[in-house]
Amino acid sequence: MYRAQEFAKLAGVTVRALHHYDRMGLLKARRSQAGYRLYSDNDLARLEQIVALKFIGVPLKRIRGLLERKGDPLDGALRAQRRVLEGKRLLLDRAIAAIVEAEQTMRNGQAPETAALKKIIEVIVMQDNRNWMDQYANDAARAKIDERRKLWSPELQERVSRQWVELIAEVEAAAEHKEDPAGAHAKELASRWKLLVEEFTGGDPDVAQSVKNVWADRANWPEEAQKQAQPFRITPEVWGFIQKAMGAGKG
Amino acid sequence: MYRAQEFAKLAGVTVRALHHYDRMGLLKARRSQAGYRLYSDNDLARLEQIVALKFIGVPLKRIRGLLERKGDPLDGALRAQRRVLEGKRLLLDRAIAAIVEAEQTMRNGQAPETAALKKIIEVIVMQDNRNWMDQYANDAARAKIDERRKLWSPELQERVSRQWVELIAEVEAAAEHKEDPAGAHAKELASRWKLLVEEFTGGDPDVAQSVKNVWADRANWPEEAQKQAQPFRITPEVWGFIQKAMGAGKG
DNA sequence: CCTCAGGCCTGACGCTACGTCAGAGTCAAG
DNA sequence: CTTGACTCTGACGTAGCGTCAGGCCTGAGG
Repeated sequence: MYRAQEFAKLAGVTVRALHHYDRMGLLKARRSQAGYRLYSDNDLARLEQIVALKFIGVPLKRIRGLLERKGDPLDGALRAQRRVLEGKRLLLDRAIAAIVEAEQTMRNGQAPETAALKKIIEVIVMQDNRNWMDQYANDAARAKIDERRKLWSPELQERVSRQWVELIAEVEAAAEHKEDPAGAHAKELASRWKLLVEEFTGGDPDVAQSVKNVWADRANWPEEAQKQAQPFRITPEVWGFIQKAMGAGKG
Repeated sequence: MYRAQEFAKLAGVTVRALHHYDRMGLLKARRSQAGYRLYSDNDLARLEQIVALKFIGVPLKRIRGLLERKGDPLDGALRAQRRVLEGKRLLLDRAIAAIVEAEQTMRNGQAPETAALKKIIEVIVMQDNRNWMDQYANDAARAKIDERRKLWSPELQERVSRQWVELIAEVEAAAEHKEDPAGAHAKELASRWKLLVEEFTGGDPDVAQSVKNVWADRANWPEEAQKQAQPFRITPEVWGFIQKAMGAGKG
């Protein structure tokens, strides 16, 4: 039986954190007659698991669910969490790259401050155009896509990118208004979608399949993982609608 | 003159964000007779700067300060922010590495769940021992330190690491209790500090100087950057105290 | 002139994982 | 019995908005 401070030191957390976990039901303590929290070695084991999951960025509510084994398998959680972290890392790398560019701009130019800030914007937009779809493909497919995209002019890239954004917005609207996925408008959207995928993947069926797999997989991520992830461009609703529209178009 | 929604789309933010910036005085809008917010092209330029700085993770309050040029030079802010982000990236990488190890443990073992979580803890602790000081050294010094540390047994590493932690805690306490930096206790702390630095750097003065530079530099970071950074192990107070103690010991 | 959709406003609460008081009780040692 | 170290329970603060709720404004069509 440990008291709060002693126990907290054992696991490298603060007493206040223990209070927090206690109140939210993540790690409940026994109490002494005076109301002091008392912790056992079993509690220590649990706390260490909590710390481990917290370290990799799993939200406390989800940790509670995981540790209570309500059908939430750990391996899936780890995979999802890894994807979340990799998404964050991508953003971090972009931000750092943008800073580096801005710093160089400041060293070179003589109208430094505003120019440097503009440079950051520029880098963001550029990276966004260059990478905005990469997260949906696996390594092999990404390589092929990159290869292919080298052949495109910046203007073409820009145009295709904008077409995607518009199309996705339209599909989103259609899904939200509960349009008929077998209707004429849906069919038109589906065919535009197919065309863009072909253009994007160069008609390579392997690449197309890879992109499709990742989209479908991502649509099935647990909601909590999605919330932590970067802003979605292709939501499950969009994906579901377009799948139905394609199926309806074919069948 | 743009109204809220239109203006927000121009810069890729939400109307709610504009409200927020308005209220906190970061981007104040003119108002129509009906009380509607009205934005100009000048406002757009400012908003774009805000977005740029926000993208690289600068807190809004600091952005306000930077844009009002109260003696806050942009280049320093960029450097500081880059360090902050690099710190975060280090943590992210460690977390991802921990997940990868845990996943492998799950695939290999047959008592998977608890074993996997233990593995995460293990990786954390190991990385912490291996890296806990690396952040304070530059690349060249880091290489030398790494080289040298390969010669150490894990037990020795563990022992040295623990000695550092203890010593820093003692110095922190001494600084907090405002002990005399020229007193006997302070001198003893200073000599222990010197010994550990020598042990750690292998007596190489270049490495020692590099480590010292980084510590001193970091102690001078703006408070806001420090808050964003990882938990400090060597605080400015600790650093200041030990510097005084060493100076007092010599002079 | 009226209406109705869509845009706009101002509160005000919610979210994450605790930090940080404030006021008050508990425990062990001297 | 005092003192110092520890503990407890509220309750507010943090960053950057998201998300209602309740109500006003505007502009196109009838």
